[in-house]
Amino acid sequence: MDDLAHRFEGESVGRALALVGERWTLLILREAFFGVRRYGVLARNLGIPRPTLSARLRTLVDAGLLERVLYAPAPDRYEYRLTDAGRDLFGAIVALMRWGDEHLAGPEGPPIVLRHHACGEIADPRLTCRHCGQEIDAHAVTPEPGPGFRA
Amino acid sequence: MDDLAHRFEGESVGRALALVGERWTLLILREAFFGVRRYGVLARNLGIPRPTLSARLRTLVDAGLLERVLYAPAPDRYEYRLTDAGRDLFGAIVALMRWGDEHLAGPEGPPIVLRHHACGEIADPRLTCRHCGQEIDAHAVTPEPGPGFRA
DNA sequence: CCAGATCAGTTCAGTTTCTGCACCGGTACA
DNA sequence: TGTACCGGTGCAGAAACTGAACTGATCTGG
Repeated sequence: MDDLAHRFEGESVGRALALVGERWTLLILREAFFGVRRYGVLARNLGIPRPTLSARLRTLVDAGLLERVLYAPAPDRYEYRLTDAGRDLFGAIVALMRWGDEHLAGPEGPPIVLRHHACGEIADPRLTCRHCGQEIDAHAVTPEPGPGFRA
Repeated sequence: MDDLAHRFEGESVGRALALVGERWTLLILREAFFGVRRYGVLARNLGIPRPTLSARLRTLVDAGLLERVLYAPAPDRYEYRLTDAGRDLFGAIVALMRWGDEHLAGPEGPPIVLRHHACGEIADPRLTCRHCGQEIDAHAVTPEPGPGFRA
């Protein structure tokens, strides 16, 4: 079992977690999901040191999650927009948000909720299986080697 | 909109992301989900520096995601087990795994897959809404202030 | 009875990374 | 002419990370 887990190393998940496990990265992406695109607004909202923000934005652009877009010329002004790859991370961030709301929130409840267009309700997200529609949690599933498994 | 996002600061999500955004944290939890409990095995599987591992385990225990359990006396030997709160993070990690498989994996496909007990298939996870069952993604949802919103 | 192996950690010194703060260059506005 | 805006950089000190060796207590094989 631990040998199985061990093969993950350096693989897709490892790389995903290496990207995402960089303190400010997910916070920046969260802002992006809420529509923030500008350097200055990111710096102000997050309270992140500006050189750190510059560094993170660069790695996110290099990784293809954000793109740096000229939005005004002379002097050239750039903003940062989510790419499709970046937008696909939304689910993971929402899952994290939900966990935080459940386990770390104050008594008042979550500071922000998500209105779901499909039903008009406040979204109550859970992970389900596309095949059977049943929930996926730690007990409902067993890991096994996939096609990209290396011996 | 950016003001809305801004209130998140220091809130549940912020804290969740601060915890999780610590390079090795999610990797350690991933191992834990696959059944790894021992210090030595974690160190070997992840290739994490041992002092770093010690530090991370301590913060995870302090945060209530793992518990340090005596499994053999004289000399006292401890292992690390997921708490319920830790187990609840499984969904978020799976979502991240899936994103990594989709955007960062090699051509062979994911190195590890999850067999879903409910249907016997390889789990194909997606985020859905408990109210309507429809998918939740960046386009399907709009953030708004929740009960814990602070002015 | 002794040499190794196990195992959860710690110590230490060196390197990398982060942080805070000031600052730049170019423009628009008053 | 002075100030505010805006994306971004430079620098020095603080904090975190890293690798390699080491600890202390026990068990195992010869």
